[in-house]
Amino acid sequence: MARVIAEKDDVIPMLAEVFRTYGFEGASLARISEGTKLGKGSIYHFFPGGKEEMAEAVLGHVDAWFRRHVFDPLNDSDDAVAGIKAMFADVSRYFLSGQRVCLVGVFALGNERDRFAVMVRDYFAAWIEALASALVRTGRKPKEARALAEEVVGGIQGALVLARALDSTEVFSETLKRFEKRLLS
Amino acid sequence: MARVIAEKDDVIPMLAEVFRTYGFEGASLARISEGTKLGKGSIYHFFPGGKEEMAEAVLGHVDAWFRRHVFDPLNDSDDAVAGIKAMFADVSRYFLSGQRVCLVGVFALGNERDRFAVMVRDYFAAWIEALASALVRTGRKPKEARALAEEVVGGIQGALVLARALDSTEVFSETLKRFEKRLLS
DNA sequence: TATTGTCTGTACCGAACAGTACATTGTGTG
DNA sequence: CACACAATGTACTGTTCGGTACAGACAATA
Repeated sequence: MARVIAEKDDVIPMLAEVFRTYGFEGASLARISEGTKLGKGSIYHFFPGGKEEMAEAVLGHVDAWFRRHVFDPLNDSDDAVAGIKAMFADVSRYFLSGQRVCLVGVFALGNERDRFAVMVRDYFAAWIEALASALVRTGRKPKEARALAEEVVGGIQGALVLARALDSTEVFSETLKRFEKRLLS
Repeated sequence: MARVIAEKDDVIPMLAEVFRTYGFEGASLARISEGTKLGKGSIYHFFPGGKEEMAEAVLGHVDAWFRRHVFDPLNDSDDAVAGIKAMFADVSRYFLSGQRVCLVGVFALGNERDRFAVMVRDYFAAWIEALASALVRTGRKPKEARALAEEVVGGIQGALVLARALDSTEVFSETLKRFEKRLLS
């Protein structure tokens, strides 16, 4: 039977979409199977630990993406302003202008938070620290930078909630625009 | 058997806590039964429509609370500044300084959004409009007031996400304080 | 005290749930 | 070409799911 087409790395993004859409509790194996086009056999072959392992893999994947595309440029870029601009552009793309939800945010609000507490906390902590460090390099004082970073990272999460609730990508895009202006002036 | 202690109105807040904790999908009848101290018989006596009706009742209850304690004072109060101050105080109390999650926000992020789209949208729309109207009465221009209101309502939702993720009530309280200062100066 | 109607526990239903077992198949390596 | 093993579909497990049916129990009325 085996067709050996699927690689684990190809499966994870599809898996992520299922968890994003239905949450951890709502991500049944039927939905996962449908969303990944994989049978139960294959799913448990890749993730013997079941849903728990799948969720961990997905969280790790999201974390890695943000680390690579957002956090590292914020931390390391010589041009802090460019790093911040890139953050807003990547965030807008990643969340499809507010149509796509933040998986880590969903996990943070649900009761699955406790199960994945470390990964959830680290994701947001890393984001805030990275942004704060970039803001310091634009000339802000550490304390002010930290507060601003918290405000922006939280504001992005809130904008996702609002965009979904009001069914309006505009709310999300406007929020990003407003934050970018505030940080870079 | 019947003990006739439970009134429907007494059940709804407990029900709300279950939905808040586990989300719509995660709120199984077993958890609902445990959280309300009611057997299946009683639950379906009060809510013949099942989980759907329960969720609607809970959303209605939340909406009524905010309307009464937050939206109406914002809209009607002679003293707009006092209304805004009261909003922050009530929000802080209601969400237990960030330890308690916003049920409507959780629904907005989940796939249950579509099922309760109208109630979810109306809740946030009413909040934003009420806050904007109060801001106009403090002397802001309508467009500026509207943008500020969106920023604050979204920011509060984001602060709830962040507070849960970082396990820090401080993040939430600081956010409220910051917003209050910004609106009233 | 008899009656009425609201409330409640229990037993039950079929469907869906997460997870297991395993025989079968395809593919890369020798 | 043959071997080994990764990949897969299917059938199955026991459990939990949302929901129904209903008889019994209570409080209020008369």
